[in-house]
Amino acid sequence: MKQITIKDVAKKLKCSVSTVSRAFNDKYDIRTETRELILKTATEMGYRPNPIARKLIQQRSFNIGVVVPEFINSFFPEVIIGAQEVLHEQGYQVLIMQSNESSELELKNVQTLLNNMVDGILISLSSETDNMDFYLNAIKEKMPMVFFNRVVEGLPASKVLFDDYKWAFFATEHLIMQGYKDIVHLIGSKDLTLTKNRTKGFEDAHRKHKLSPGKSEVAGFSMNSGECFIEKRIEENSLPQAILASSDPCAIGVMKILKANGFNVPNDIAVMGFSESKLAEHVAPPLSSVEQPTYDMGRTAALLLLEQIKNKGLFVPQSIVLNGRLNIRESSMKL
Amino acid sequence: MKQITIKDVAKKLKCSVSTVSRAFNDKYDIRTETRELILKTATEMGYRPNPIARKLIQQRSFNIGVVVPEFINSFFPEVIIGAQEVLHEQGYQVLIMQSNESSELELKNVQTLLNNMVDGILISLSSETDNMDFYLNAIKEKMPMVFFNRVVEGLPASKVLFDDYKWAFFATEHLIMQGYKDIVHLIGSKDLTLTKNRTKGFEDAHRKHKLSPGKSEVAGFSMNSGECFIEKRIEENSLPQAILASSDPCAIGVMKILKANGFNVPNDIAVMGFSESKLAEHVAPPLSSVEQPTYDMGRTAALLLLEQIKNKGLFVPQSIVLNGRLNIRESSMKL
DNA sequence: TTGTAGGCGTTATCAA
DNA sequence: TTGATAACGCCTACAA
Repeated sequence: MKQITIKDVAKKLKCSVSTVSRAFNDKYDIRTETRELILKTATEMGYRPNPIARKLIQQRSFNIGVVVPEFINSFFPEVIIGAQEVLHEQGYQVLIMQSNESSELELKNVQTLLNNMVDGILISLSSETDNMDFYLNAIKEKMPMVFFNRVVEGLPASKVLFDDYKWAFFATEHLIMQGYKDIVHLIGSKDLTLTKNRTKGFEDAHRKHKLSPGKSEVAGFSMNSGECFIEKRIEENSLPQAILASSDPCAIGVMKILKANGFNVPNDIAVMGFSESKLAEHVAPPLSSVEQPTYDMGRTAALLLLEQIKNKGLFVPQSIVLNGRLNIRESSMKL
Repeated sequence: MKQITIKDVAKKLKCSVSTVSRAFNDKYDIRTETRELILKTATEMGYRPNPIARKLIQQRSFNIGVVVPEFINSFFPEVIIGAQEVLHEQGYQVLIMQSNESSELELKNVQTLLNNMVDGILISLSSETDNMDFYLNAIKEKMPMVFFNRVVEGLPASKVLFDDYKWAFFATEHLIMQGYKDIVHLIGSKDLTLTKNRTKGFEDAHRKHKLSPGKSEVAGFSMNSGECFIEKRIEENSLPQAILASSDPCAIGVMKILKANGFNVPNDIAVMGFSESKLAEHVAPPLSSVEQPTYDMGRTAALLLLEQIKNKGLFVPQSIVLNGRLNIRESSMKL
C-alpha cells in the first residue's frame, strides 16, 4: 500500500512539511485558513499520517495489547470486551494475542506487543508460565502492565483478581450441605494465585464442617483435561462423590464421560464448574457454577492500566478483588 | 520501557552502528568473530532491534492482522488458531482485533492494523458491513488481504468459504425427511454471500420435494437474536414446525425460550443449528448442526495470504470452498 | 571487513 | 505564522 507522505502534500501546496504537520496536530500556531486548506487537500490526496513514524518519535501509539492464554471459551473474550469498552472511549485501540496456554508463545506475544510499542499491556498468564523474570524486568522498566485473573504471587504490579477463596469455600460448602463428602477439587495450574486461593477455600470449608480436608488434583482448565481425569478415575474404579472442577469446560468434560459410562449426574456423582460460562445453563444436566464478573474484570483492569499510563513512573501497584455469585443448578443437587 | 539502541551497543564495543546492524542481519559480510562478539554483548546489554524503526525502513513487519466480528463463540477463535499454526511456522505473529459486529469499529480495526503496517490481513466481515469502498480501495492498492467465512459478492480478493449452499440444502432436506414441513430459515445478515447461498440451498431443497419454498427471516447470529425471534413468534402464536437457525448460539437461544414456554424440542418443534459449536452435543436436547472445518478454514486462509504476500502485485484472486458435515442429533429427530 | 552518511515519515526546536 | 533542520532507531549504498 503505497503511502502518500507529508512531503507530497507539502510539495503540492508549496509549503513546508512542518506546516502540514502542524495542521494535523492542532496544538501549534497556524492560520485557520491554511490549516483548513491543508486538511482539505490532504484528505483529497488520501494522505493519512503514518503512525509508525509518529510512534518512532512520540514513543506512544494509543494501542493497548491484551494477552490471554486461550479464547475458545467465552470467559476471556468477555473480559476483553469489557476492557475494550473503556479503552475505546479513551481513544485506544485493542490488539489481542493468544498464547495457547504456552509460556513460550506468551513471551513472544508480549515481546511483539512491546516491539510494536503498545502503550500498555493487559495480561492473563498461561497455565504453563512459572518464570517471571521477563515480567519483573518489564515492570522495573516501567512498562504499564496490569495482570488479571491468572496471576502469580509476589509480582509488584497492579492486579485484578476474583475472590477465589471465598467462592471456592461456598461452592465446597454447598456440596457438603448436599451430603456429598468425598469431594475432589480439580486445579488448572499449580503456580497461579487463583489455585492457591481456591484450594485454601476448599480445605477450609471441609474444616468448618469437621471433615478431613479433601484432595486437590492438577488436571488443567480445558474440557479435555476434565475428560482425562475422570476417565482415569473410572478405570481405577475410584470415583469420588463430587467434583469441584477448575472451570466450566472442565466440568462439562467430566459430565460427558460420566454420562457416556452410564453414571448419573448428580445422583451418582455431583459436578460443579467454576467461572460460569454461557454453556452452564444449557448443558444437561444444567451445571452449577461460580459466576464471575467478566466484563467488570476487563473494565477494572483497563481503568487501572489507563491510570498507570497517566502516572507513568510514580504509581502504586494495587490489587482489586472482585466478587462473584454461586449459581446452583441440577448438577450438584441431590434429589 | 527505555530502549537500548544500536548506538549504545556500538559505543560500548567501539565500533560503528553499521557493524552492529550487520551482525543482526546476516546477509552482509562480517567477520564471524566480530558478529559473535556483537551478538553476545548485545544480548547481555538487553538490546533488541526496534521493529518500529525497522518497519519504517523495511516496510514489512512480519505481523499479520486478523479481524473478526465476534469471538464469544468458539467458531472464530478456532479459525484463528488454525491460521496461527501456519503463520507462526513462517515467523509471523498474529494480532487479533474484534469488531463487535459493528462496521464502524471494523473499519477502525483494519485501519489500525494497516497503520501498524501488518504485512497482511485476514478478515471476516461484521453482519452490519455493506459499504465495500474501503476494502475495494485497499485491494486496489495491493494490500494483501484474504476474506474468510463472512464475505460479500463481487470483491476481487481471495476468499475462503464454506459450502453453505450444499449444507443448507442437506440440512433442510433432513428436516423435510423427518416430516417437518413449515420450516423457517433464520439468517444472520442480508448482504453476506453466505446468506444468499444458504437461502438458495434452503429453497432448492423445498423445490426438490415439491414444497413451496419456505421463508427466510433476518434474525442475527447471536443467542439473543434467536431468543427475540422465537419470543415474537410465540406471542403471535405463529410457530413453525421447524427452524433452521443461522448459528448454534442462535439455535440454542431458540430452544431456551421454547423450553421456558413449555414446548418440547423436537416433538413440538425441531431446531437445527449451523456451524457446529462445542456446545452442540452438550445442550439439552443435543443440537443437530452443520459442522464446518474451522481450523482448516484458518489454515487455508493463512496459506492464501502468505502466497499473496510473496507474489505481491501479481496474484490472481482465488476462492476456496470448504466442505462440511451434517451432525444429526435429537433436536431434529421426530420420535 | 568495516565505517560514513543518507534516508524511511514524522514531530519538535529553533530561527526567520 | 511559517520554514529549515535535527532528531527518533534502524538499514544500506558507497567509500575506505
